[in-house]
Amino acid sequence: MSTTTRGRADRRPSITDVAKRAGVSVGTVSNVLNRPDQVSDSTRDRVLVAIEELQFVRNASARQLRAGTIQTVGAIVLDIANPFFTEVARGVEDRLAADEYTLMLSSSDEDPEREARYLRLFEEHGVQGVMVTPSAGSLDNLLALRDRGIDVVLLDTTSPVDDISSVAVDDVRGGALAIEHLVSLGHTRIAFINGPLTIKQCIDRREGVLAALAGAGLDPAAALVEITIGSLNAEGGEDGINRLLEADGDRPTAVFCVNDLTALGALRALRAHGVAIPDEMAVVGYDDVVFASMLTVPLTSVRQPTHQLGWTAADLLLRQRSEGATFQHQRIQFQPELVVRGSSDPSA
Amino acid sequence: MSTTTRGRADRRPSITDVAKRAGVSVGTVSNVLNRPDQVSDSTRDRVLVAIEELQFVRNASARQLRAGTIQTVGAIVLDIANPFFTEVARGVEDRLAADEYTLMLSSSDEDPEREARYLRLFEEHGVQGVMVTPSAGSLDNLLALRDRGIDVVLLDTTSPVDDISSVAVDDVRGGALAIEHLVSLGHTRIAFINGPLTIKQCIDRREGVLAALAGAGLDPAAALVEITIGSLNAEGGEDGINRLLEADGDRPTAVFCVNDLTALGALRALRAHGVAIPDEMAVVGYDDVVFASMLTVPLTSVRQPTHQLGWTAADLLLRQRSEGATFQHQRIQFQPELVVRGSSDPSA
DNA sequence: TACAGTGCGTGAATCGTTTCAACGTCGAAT
DNA sequence: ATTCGACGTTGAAACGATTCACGCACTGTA
Repeated sequence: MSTTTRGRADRRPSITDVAKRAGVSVGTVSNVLNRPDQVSDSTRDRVLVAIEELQFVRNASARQLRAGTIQTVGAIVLDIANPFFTEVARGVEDRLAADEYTLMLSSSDEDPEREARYLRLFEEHGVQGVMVTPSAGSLDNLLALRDRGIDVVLLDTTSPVDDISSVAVDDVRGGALAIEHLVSLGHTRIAFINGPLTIKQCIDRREGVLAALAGAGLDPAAALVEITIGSLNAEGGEDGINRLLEADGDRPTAVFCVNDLTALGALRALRAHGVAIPDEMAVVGYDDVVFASMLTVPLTSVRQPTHQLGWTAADLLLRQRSEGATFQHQRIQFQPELVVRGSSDPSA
Repeated sequence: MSTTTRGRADRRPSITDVAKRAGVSVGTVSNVLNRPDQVSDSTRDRVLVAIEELQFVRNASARQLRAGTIQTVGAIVLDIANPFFTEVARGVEDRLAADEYTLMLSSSDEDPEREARYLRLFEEHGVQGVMVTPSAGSLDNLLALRDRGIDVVLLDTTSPVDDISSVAVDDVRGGALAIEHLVSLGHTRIAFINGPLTIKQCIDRREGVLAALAGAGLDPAAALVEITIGSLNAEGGEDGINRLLEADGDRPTAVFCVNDLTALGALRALRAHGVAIPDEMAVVGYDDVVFASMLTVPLTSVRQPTHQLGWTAADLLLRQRSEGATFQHQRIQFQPELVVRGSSDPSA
């Protein structure tokens, strides 16, 4: 008994099954699939009928094994739930689509181990390149990857080495913008809710913070309260504020949060504690995500060109691939922009 | 000349290269990789050294080709930039991790063609199952997939057929909750900014809307202004409000948006037009995403158990796989919950 | 001394696709 | 009548890992 529909238990049909059914060789089936114009009409039709009848679907593993490579690149971002990164990813996809590449997207959740695991997974699958927002200080993994022939572009962080390209936004400047703004409003004691200093963005924004304080003639020891949180999201922000308000000593009059999700949590915690914004506590975030302007107290934030960031990183990666040895590694850096709103400036 | 580091141009080392270098057979290398205890210490060490020296990385395609299957399932959601779906995905991942499955996540962007493309991609890669939030009315693709031995679970939509499981939230009830609330506040002319009726959630919430109106003795023809937008995001919401305000006739006093992203855009547009919320226009959203409570005007919304939704869908898929033919398909449905805030009720 | 048992290691077959040299056929050109 | 190229098709090799029946060497026992 044989019917055109298969039961679940059957193994999925291969090109050989199709060839048998159509009465041709496997090479011909492959030609129908890949070079249809080199096959006569009648043969092609017979093969297509067989494909339809058997519900044949190509086996990607076999194709890749033979081809040795796939038109795919991987990307690892810090937090896929952060709108900043989804916007960046959209930019990446848009550039990749133009060259018919596909994207494997993962989130390291700021965990270097997860990052390493995904890198290995990508490599085992034979991606041509990766875009990474590193979650750890060390680039060893990435350098090794590059040495094994997989192109690497750093995403949203400036490359510390000459032979790996990067696309970033000037985080030092961004951090400084936030603090300069707060200082100009008269704040002289400012909290900085920051992530772990293994993350480059956190290091850089902090450097900008310190530079801006120094530029204003303020002593960080007195003017700055640093709070380090575990993850750069709303929970982290709430945690940061709770610790800030519990602490002894002079309470700061302003807080700069390392990103908008963190600021969102901070705002929530501040409200829960009945702290008036911006009168008792000014708040500045970072990223200017889609909802920043729509909050109870519209959030002052540092805006970054997200889509362009992702697009450019993908562009660099693809060009690096196509240009080969002649490619010049580069560090592209965009400039951030401060958007002042009510969470810091009542008159805004 | 031979060194331990390879130039970029070299082909990546295979298990055969490792075997040669270690002076053993390929079978032994495979044993070291997969059954290390069946190999003598000295041989194992030699192989491990060779692996290290050559920087050998397994070829996933070859493994899969031989194994025939991978511990992977795919998921396709409507919009990966929507916090609702990232929370659902997190739930999926958490359940999959327990069984050491990995997730391939994609966004159809509500485009049936994209959805079909990803389904095919998943199938070619040999995933064991897929979770899908369908973007089109037809389930033909999914039924065919199921017939080819790939398990299917519908995500965030109730299955219309008996032989495909689904995990959903009662969208009819959710839509009704929103309207009952608005009616109880005295609104008798209500706008409904909804997505295309190819999307099940849109159909169901609309059905709830109509049921609630009927239940309140209101004639939809007079009480309801329906506006259909192209995509369920902030841009769609802005567009919806712009069209609503431009329209002739009685302006509604309330608007129900099909989700919170849409509501966010609606709020933005309303503010731009200087419409007071909730006095001139009450607003209700859907999903209760993380920032809903933190908006300028805190958003009344219909809350859903996101994490649980994803977790349960993955659980159903894995159980379906392990239980085989004895598995009973089921339609799991959670109940939504209305969260009243200032965007609809000034006293909230 | 022979034999069974055990522990390690071997090497060929296998998965499904792509590629390519080679082949047969036919019509056109010489 | 022969040669030639074009066209369509074939069939085997190759990709890299896994598996498994088998072989070899050694130990302990009869």
